Amino acid sequence: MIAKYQPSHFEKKWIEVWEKDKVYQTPQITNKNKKNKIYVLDMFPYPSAAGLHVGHPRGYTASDILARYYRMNGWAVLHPMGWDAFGLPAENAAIKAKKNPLDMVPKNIANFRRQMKMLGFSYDWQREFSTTDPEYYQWTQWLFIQFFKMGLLYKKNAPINFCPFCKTGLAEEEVLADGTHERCGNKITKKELPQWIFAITQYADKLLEGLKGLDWPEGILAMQRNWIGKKEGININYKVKNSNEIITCFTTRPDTNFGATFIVLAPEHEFVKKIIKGEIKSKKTDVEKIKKYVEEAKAKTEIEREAEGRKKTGIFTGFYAVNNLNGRLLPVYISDFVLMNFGTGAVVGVPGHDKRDFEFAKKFGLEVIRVVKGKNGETGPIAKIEDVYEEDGEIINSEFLNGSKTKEAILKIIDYLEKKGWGKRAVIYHLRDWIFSRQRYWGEPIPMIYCESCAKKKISYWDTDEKIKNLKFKNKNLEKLFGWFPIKEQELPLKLPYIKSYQPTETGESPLSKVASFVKTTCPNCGGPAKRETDTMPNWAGSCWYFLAFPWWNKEGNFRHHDFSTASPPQSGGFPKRLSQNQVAPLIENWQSKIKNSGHWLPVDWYLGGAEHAVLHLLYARFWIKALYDIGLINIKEPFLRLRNVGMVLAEDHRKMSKSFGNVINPDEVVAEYGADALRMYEMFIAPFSQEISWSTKTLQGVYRFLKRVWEMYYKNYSSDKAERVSFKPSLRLNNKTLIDKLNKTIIKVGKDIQHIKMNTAIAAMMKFLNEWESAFAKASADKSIPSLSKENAKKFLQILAPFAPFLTEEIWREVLGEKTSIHLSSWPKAEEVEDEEIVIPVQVNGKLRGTIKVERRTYNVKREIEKIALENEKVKKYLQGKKYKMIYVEGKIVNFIII
RNA sequence: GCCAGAGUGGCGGAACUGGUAUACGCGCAGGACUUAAAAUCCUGUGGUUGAAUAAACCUUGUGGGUUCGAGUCCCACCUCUGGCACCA
Repeated sequence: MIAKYQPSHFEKKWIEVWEKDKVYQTPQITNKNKKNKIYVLDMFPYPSAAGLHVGHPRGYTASDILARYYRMNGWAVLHPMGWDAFGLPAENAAIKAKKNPLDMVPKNIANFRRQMKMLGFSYDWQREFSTTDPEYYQWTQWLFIQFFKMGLLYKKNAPINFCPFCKTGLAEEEVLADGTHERCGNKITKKELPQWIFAITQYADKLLEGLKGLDWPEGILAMQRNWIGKKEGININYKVKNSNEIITCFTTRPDTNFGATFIVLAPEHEFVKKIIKGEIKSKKTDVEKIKKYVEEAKAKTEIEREAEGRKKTGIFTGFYAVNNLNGRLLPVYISDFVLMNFGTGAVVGVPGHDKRDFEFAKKFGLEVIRVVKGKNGETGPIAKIEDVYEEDGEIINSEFLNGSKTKEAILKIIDYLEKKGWGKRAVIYHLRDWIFSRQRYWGEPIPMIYCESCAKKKISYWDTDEKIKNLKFKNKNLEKLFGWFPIKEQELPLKLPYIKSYQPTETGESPLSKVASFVKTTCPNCGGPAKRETDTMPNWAGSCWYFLAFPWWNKEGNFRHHDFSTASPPQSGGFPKRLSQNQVAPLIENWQSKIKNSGHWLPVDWYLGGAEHAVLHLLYARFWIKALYDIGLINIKEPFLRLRNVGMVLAEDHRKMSKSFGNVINPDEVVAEYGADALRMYEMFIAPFSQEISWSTKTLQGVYRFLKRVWEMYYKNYSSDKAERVSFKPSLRLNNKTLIDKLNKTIIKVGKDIQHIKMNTAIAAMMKFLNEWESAFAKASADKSIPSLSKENAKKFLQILAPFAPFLTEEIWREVLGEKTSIHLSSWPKAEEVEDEEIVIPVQVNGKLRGTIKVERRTYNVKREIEKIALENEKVKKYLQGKKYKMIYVEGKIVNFIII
């Protein structure tokens, strides 16, 4: 009988053969054939101790099918894999396991790599790296230095989450929604620490503009747009009575400004600070009460502020500001609903046309004025919150604006205010600058040195570097950077020292600050004693540019810009001794030659991964690329041309897979039972790629049955072993024409579907074809008629299945069909779209289907002929008998008789 | 509240620029093989009425509209999922 389909008998064998024969090696390409390149990239994983989740292979299989499809179609394909291994989860897992992440991470990576090979992914493993490899992160650090030099980084105090009970700094992810620490359950607080901050807001406009040319899911584009949140409006200045102060408020609705009745400041506002310091005062000011209110507001976490149900609290400053438009005096309040880091930290209250302002006005007994007609033309007073009208409308009670519609009135008043010098057009963004420091061990050390003596002399880096003449961006925070210098590039990589105690510290500072041998250094400028920065980079850093490295990366060497073996072994601090300047080529030249030699792979053509990275990772990576473009280190403006999101894989019970629920599916076990091909195809078949799915073992079994039937079909038809083959008379070994037509259609359909990542329908089409092939075969065996397919045609079906099921198809290709080279190096079969000679056209009467007719190709376009054939249909005849009708015919599509 | 996505058989889902709704898979029912079970194969399978493989009607979250014709386009609404949220 036929040999049984047992994937475990041959899958391992092919993994080894493919590796030995370098089947998936990236081809060399030159500038000449770069048009035929395709760069297929997965969002690289975070290698956790648990190993691959069954969700991972869903995205990786789709990208693998794409890569294999393009390879078979003659494209030069780059399809690499690496590891995003710095960051919090590894550090926390290591703390829990009482191990150093430096020891743990390589083990996790080894397991991930083994599982990926097991699943037959066609990565070029020659290009593998981890963001934690010093050979890689020396570049991450070098790029940081370039960004510093161009003025994109500054240092500023910013609050971090801190758990007073555990005495440790926390990341956002470790704080639960109720403001407690996920591990100990205590309330967290904020702690101010100096942090490196990326001026990403300088790129807000470019990041917004760049979205226009991208082939990304509409939803992700919208989320990025909203995240950047560009708003155009005006900053209006209000003079404060009995003082020399001016308060500036940003607004997008200056058309309602005649209805302004108060002003509210954020507790952190400069004006408030002056009051507390006693620099300004009025008779009505109660400094003690204000102090108390501000302190309470600051003590509250954002989460607590929300928990209070948004009840408006606030306090009067004792001051009034003047609205230049009508001379009205606006009492100035302080309230915590106004945020210092949005707009100007001051809001002008228009309670008639803003619900939040209305609530505040009611609470403090402030006047409410209507300046826009309501939806139904209401002009009366606004007494209830339901009356507050926030939409556009016709302006009233506003002197020269009366009668104008909102849009027109906005332009009018902005021009007016600017002309009078009372305001200035302004654009603000929701996007904030990016806090880049982490007070954690497991990240790239930030390659900066602080020299107190240079700082005292007010020397900044830019005073010391002759080459930096034309700074593209004026660094507004220069005074904060006196005494800060990047390390000399011969010192790169600045290695993360191997230390025993790497847990977060009681002070909230980085654990590296406790390592004296790391901290102590000399100033690159004056040579005196200096201190290293001890913060590390966030886990985003490594993923911001990894796709630039794959094109040039080669595990076997030729990567390092200098030979570390010539340097002294790591000192206790774990970083190499300085090399003298003439030992090493400058990194900039090294970088430029790498980009020159491999840059034609860029940008990434296909980028596949989860939608959870909709904003952060994708925005940060785009930002780095735009900045690198601006300083000439790269010649692309966007990193990822096409983005597609893979849906989550839930457990069979529709919950997330979790050890505590006991519903985790382990890919190793699935492969052991059903084989890698079945797992791959199952994950592609179950639903559209971007959709969330729940695991279904039944569906997996259905796919397994399909693969088994493929296996048997080839043995029955083409096995060299006569006992396994069903024999036909030689005279009958002809092709079945209708079956070949169907095969050709299937080839075309599968090719198209792959390019649109519609793997589920591609598989359905192949299943359908197998059904047809089987019944043709069964019929032929029974009545000795024309058997199914010639070997040549049968090969084609195997080839289109190959990207989906690489193991099974290779086994049949070589062992049954006797081919000498891998099916994965063969060319995608050619198929021409054949038009059927006969076509079935549905016939409707009054829009209801009453029958179908068969029409020959040559009569498609003869309406009269169609009508004749349609009327021969018994059922159609019945409905039309003795009736007057009008006929609609859409060529080759449908006939519709309308009874008049 | 705002932004985005989605509602189709018993279930996962299919349907090109509006043109035979329910492809493919699962499940279920009946049958074959078997001492029996599993596996495998064959047949059937949206709903209602019906003896029917006769016929008719209904059916893509709900209610309207456009059209010869709507799962697909337009308007209003409901539900679910994800993200953001006192954003001036």
